[in-house]
Amino acid sequence: MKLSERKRSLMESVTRDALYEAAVGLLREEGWKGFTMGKLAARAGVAKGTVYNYFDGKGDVLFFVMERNGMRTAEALKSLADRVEAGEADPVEALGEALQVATSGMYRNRHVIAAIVRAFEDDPRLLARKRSCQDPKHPLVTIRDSMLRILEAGVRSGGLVEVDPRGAEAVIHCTMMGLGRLLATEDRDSHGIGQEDISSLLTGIILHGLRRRGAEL
Amino acid sequence: MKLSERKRSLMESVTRDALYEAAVGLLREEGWKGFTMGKLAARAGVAKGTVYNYFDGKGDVLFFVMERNGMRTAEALKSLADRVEAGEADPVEALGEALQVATSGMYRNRHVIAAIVRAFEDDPRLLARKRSCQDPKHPLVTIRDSMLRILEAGVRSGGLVEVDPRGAEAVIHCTMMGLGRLLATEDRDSHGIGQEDISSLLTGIILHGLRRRGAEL
Amino acid sequence: MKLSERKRSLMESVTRDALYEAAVGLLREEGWKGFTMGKLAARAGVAKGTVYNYFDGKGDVLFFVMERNGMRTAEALKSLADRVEAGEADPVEALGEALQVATSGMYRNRHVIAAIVRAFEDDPRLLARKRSCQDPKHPLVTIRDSMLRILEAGVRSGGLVEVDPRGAEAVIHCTMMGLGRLLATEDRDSHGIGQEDISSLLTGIILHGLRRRGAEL
Amino acid sequence: MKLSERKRSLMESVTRDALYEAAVGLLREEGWKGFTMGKLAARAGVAKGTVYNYFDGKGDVLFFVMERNGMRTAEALKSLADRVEAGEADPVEALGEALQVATSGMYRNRHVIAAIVRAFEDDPRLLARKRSCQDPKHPLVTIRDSMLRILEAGVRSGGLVEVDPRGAEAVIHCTMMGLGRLLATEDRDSHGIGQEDISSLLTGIILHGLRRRGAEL
DNA sequence: GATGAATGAGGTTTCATTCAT
DNA sequence: GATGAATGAAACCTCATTCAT
Repeated sequence: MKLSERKRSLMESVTRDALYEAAVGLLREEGWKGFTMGKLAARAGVAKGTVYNYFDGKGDVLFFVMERNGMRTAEALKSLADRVEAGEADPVEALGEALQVATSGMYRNRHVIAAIVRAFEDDPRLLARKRSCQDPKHPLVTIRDSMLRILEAGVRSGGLVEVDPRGAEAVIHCTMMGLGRLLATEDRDSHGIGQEDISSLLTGIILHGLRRRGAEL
Repeated sequence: MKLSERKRSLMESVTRDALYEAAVGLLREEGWKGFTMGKLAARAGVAKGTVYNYFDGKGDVLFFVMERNGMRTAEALKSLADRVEAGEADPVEALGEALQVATSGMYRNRHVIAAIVRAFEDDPRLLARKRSCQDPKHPLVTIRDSMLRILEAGVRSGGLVEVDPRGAEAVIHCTMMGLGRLLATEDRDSHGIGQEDISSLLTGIILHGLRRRGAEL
Repeated sequence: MKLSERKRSLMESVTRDALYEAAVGLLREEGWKGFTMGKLAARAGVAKGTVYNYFDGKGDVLFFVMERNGMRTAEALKSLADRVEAGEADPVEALGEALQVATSGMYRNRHVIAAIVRAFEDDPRLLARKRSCQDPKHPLVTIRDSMLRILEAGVRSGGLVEVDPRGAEAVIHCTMMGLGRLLATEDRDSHGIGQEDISSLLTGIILHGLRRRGAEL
Repeated sequence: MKLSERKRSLMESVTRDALYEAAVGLLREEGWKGFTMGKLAARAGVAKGTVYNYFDGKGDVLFFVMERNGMRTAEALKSLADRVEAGEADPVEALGEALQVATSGMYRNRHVIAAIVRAFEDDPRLLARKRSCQDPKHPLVTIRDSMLRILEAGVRSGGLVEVDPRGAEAVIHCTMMGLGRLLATEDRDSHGIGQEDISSLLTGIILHGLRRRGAEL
């Protein structure tokens, strides 16, 4: 029955993909408020009950979306960190690049991210679950871990100021969350400054803030 | 008639205070999800209808809380900006101080702030209202405006890098929002770094990021 | 203390008038749904509690409005009936005139009437009260009574078909209610026929329906 | 799969019927004021949410009730109009019959009709929806249309006075509404005249009012 | 595994009326 | 007599989740 098993597995992945697409589209178009299980099912073309066959509940769906969503950014950052550790890339330059990768990923997925942030705040169980997720392959873990590795290399090499890399990573993480929120709000009233200006300014300021002064010489 | 009027006005302010306290407590303890008009009324010890005699609706309550909440920080920042513009304070030092004031205000009110941020994301009408609120005396306006004035002075004096002050202000604002979210999450899992460490690290990095290098000499 | 009593009575009638005007205006502009005791008080320029000093409740206010509202029509119909009974007017012609008076009164006050009709349907106690109101001076009683007297004269004189005058009166009453509803709905979709066309058609049809055939000769 | 589908469809129609019965009963017993979604659900033996699975909201329920309610009358009137147009029935006699059919339908459903009339006055959106409903198969449309066709035939044949059929139809419609209201009020105080007396008197008067005098010869 | 009707707790808001001042 | 803050019942509607088919 290997064939039928393969068939089933294929069908499942098709449904899962459809649900992913539907979820992302829904979040993008209607935001958190418009994200209901009913709409998700309708948009994915399945019955409501089916969604519950694939996911434990609303929170689980978002967890899954978040996972898939971070993959691209996670891979980019990971390869960056690998190259830095292998001595193939300058830590400071890599940090700048990493910040840009993270920022642009944030911009691409701002709606999804905003919704996910909200989901986590709504449902403490999700947070507990995320916390307990120490799987080193999880995109979110990878992202933060890669950033940390780059920072560590930068501090070691003397390119960055002497700072606790874990602290710096936390700062960057939290800064990125703030940026995500800003981008999701589509708030153009910020004194007339565009979102992309803010993004690049932010990365610039952080990079300068971490770079060792003598390193300029 | 003056006595009775004063009495009535006093009673009103008592109720208003009770509602404020109840709202803050509710946000602190139960977050946005647990903030319902029913609980608010019960906690303040009034009937549901009474809440609607004082506020137009849920959004209005939050608007009020936000206003009261930001007052202390707003005043501190305003006096800082005033002193800078009067030449009584060094802009760079003032910026550092301003960041610390903002950060600690954030820490004090992290729960309220997180909930308010959420409320704004939930209800676009609130955002519209906030945007339309150009009253220069409104705490939120004052805070952002004072920060901007300090930055402008810093750039003018050459103490800060040549950056668009409005952009820098937007970056700081968004960073603070991110910090608020982080603080509200009570997320101590951030690689074992405490919230206060992150706060001070963040202000340090931003300050360094904005400070002109030559200024050190 | 007669003076102070007169003063009081004057003040009371002023307030009562203000309440009447406010009620009519409110009904005209906002209809039944918009007629709340709060708005009534505000519009009349008095406190909510004051309204309750003058009236037992919402229903009572409407009862009063209805009473005042029908006065003009009541007087016109009464004099018509008097003249008919005095032999000064032809019953059939008087009936036609009476129908027109009633119809135009209906048109003038359509909004108020619609709301009152609704109030009566909402609150059975009002109905009971109206029923118990046998005061022959009450406008509503006068209106129906005058119409009855005209019909009786018409049947007696042979100008109208031999019909139970009380039944005919009831039919006219009910027809007028229907017309009132139609006029209040501002429903211009009735096959493109205007409200005034319908009014005159209606009186015409009823008049023909009641007129004795031989009377034409 | 057909069986299960049929079963499901059957269950649906059972629930729908139960909701219809409950709605009619509720309107009959408690009128518009007592018609709440909660009571409807309870009376139909389903949960509140279930009602919302079948209907968009309160207005939709009433729309549905109205539809079902008018079916019998609509069919009777339609066949009457068809026969008139086919030359199988005398228009004047048919008009008399039509008025009786309408009247008795009104009597049967007086409570429901009164409530529906009210609902339409309460919620302008319902009216808009009704107006936009040009579906020639809708009972309400059929009823008015059939009456119009009979009137047109009557005027053409010379059996009725020369009147704009659309105007006459509007008059009849509005008269019937007034009758409906009267019947719903269960107002036996109308000078001691019974409801059925009024009904037959009304049809008589209207018929006479529209009939051409020479036609009697 | 897929389906989708049923569930029902829970949320916001309105407003007629009361009553202490 | 006037005031108006307080009351609280009651209404409508949403939606995550379950479960029988």
